[in-house]
Amino acid sequence: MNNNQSLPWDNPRFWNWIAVARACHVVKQRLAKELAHLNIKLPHFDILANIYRSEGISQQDLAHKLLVGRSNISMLLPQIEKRGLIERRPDSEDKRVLRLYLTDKGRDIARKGLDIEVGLIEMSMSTSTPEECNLVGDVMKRMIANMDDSGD
Amino acid sequence: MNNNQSLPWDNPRFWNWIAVARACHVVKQRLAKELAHLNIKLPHFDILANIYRSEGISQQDLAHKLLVGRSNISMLLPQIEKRGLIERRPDSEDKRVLRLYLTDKGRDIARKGLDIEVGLIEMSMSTSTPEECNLVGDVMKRMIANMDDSGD
DNA sequence: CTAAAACAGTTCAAGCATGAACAATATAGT
DNA sequence: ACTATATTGTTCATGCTTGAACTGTTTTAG
Repeated sequence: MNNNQSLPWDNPRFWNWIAVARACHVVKQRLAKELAHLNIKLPHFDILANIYRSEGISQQDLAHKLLVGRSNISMLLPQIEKRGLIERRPDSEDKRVLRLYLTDKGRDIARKGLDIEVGLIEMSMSTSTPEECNLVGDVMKRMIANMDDSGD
Repeated sequence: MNNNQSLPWDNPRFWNWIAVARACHVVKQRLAKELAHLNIKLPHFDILANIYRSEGISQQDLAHKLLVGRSNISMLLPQIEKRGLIERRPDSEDKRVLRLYLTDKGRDIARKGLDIEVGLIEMSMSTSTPEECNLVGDVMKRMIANMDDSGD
């Protein structure tokens, strides 16, 4: 029987990855809770934050950055637009694309939300040195590259 | 104006965390795609894998391990049960709790799915040394601890 | 012993995310 | 110019996830 040759419970890489997934989950839940004070949901905030960084981005590119489908963006944007946080303006050269801009109100929420997010990250990473954090980032980028290469 | 004193774009910890979140997202999407070959969805597999490791676990404890609400488990389990992958048996001492067990069919899928997951993790982490991976795990565990301590 | 509190599991309504099918526009190849 | 192909955004049905309200059981306190 192949009963325990490859049991993941003995595999350090497996447990290290589980720790990554759990940390990710916990941080997201906590961020969502703190963003409630700004009266904004996490998915909406992610969109605002990305437009804040890349004003005039198209919906397609936004979806790509957030790693979600276009349909997702297409369903969330009208809600944010109705709240007066963003504007959608058609591209002058390509009538297919809509470009996204923040209103002053949207920019304010994006900025405050980012302050919360950065505060959370710095707090949780405060017990690790900058070198350690950079190494974590490097390993993650390598993982993403390895996933892109093979199979997809 | 407070226009750029605390802009996250200049904060290394911020970008390192974004890399973590993206890696997490990518691995999950990829795992879901590969699990499709076993005809099982990621949320269902997560449950099977945890019962596989802790046969006889209660729904409460399972929810806690997976970092999800009890209602979530409560809605997914009947589906998996109907497919004949698990059994729910009442605890003999406490009539409130249901204990979860895999059927042979469920155990088979759990094992094959875990093989896929471990393969994916090892592949994506293959370009990092075991020491680097362990450091990543340590930093993540510290982050989780820091989140638990404060504020929640 | 009994009332109050805590706990395990369920149900429900709401919101997020996905992929497939679709409309409108742009690009290429002939 | 003209057809075929690709691209952008939308819509729809489906499924996951959540939090609140609910049932039934156990524990705790008076």
